[in-house]
Amino acid sequence: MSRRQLDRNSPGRRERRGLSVDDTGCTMLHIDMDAFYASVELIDRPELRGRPVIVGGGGGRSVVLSATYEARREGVHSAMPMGRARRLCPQAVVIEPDHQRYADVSRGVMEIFRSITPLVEPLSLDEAFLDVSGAIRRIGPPTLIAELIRDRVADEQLINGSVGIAATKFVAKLASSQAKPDGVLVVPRDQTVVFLHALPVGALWGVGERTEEALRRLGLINVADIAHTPLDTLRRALGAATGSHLHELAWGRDPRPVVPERADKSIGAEETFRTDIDDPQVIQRELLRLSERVAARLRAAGVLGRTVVVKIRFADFSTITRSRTLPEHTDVARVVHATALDLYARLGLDRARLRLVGVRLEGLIDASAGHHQLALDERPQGWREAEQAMDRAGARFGPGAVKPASLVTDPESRRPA
DNA sequence: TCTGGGGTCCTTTCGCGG
DNA sequence: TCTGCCGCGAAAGGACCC
Repeated sequence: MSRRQLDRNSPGRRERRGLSVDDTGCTMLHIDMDAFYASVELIDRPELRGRPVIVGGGGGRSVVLSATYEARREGVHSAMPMGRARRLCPQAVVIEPDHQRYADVSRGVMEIFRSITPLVEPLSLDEAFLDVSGAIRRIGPPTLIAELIRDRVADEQLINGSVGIAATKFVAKLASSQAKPDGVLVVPRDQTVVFLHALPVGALWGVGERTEEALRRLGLINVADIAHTPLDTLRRALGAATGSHLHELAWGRDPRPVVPERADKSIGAEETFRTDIDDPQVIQRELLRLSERVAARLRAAGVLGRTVVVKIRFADFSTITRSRTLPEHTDVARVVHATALDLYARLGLDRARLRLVGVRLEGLIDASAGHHQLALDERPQGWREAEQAMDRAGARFGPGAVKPASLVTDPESRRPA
């Protein structure tokens, strides 16, 4: 289908939104794919177009990852428990997520962005900031660049995206959310404050449920209210950093530049059990599986981590973490697992019912900067090589081809010790 | 209604060294 | 030598985002 059939490009559209189209100095673009996961699924299943489609796990404790606008009309939105979504929209088609596929489409979309400017900062698979100041002379004004990008994404990747254009990052992001679906919105420089002040406080990036409630208690409903509240009051109520930050944003001040290629700060894995678990052996085995997964991802990314964090969520959803910083950075699952096991053991949980466990590594550094010296104990190095061999086997024969004996569950292949 | 999994950032508390 | 203060890193929790 050609995107020309859509009237999104009619010149009247932007005027209908009550803003002129003076995009001078508006070099920040925020581009956001519409209902991304669901849209990708519709590429392969065009017969579902026009129907409510929900992407999410079918199982008991999953949530909605993405929903088409037909499903959203019934009240479905992302992060909603699947059970509730099905009740709200029983006629919806539910599709299991295929993250590999979304990552592939995302790569294609990001490549289009990078053909416009190297200043691309991806925020997730489906959205990115672009600083197009260097592309204007070559291509044209920001509005034209936005339309060009939208056309190319639609033609080459077969999905729609919306674009916000503004002088700063966070206003561009707000603009793109208002442009949805399949639209463009320019917030001219000299209308930034007017645009912002009309919005509810919850529209601001970083204001979630809790902060919104705290602001409401102060009687602050709109961004204009924040702007006209003394800085000290905000800082007392919300903390110094958040208070100052919001006050700046409320006046449209946001000097943050587009930063391409920022390095990861942590890598982790976690899993919610299908039903709550109180068997320590099951939990220890899960910690092993998660440690393997995290360590493999560290090695794949070429980084080492130093602080091991274990996360525990109890049946009542309360959550705790315990962490330990190791003497040396590592990417060895044995080391991660041993640390995780000890952190878990020290909790002395005594068959408490757990809903989730997780393992995360923080304090990441580049692997080439890492193992400069061998530890006194040579074993981790030996394990490291063994695990690298497992990585290679996994690459040849598929993930999970080789794993620790305690994770082999098929009785046919399990051997007595 | 009953809450995933991947993250980032901020705040508070505490121990330590000087 | 004791105390207060400061800075710092680690640990823990929590809010938030997609």
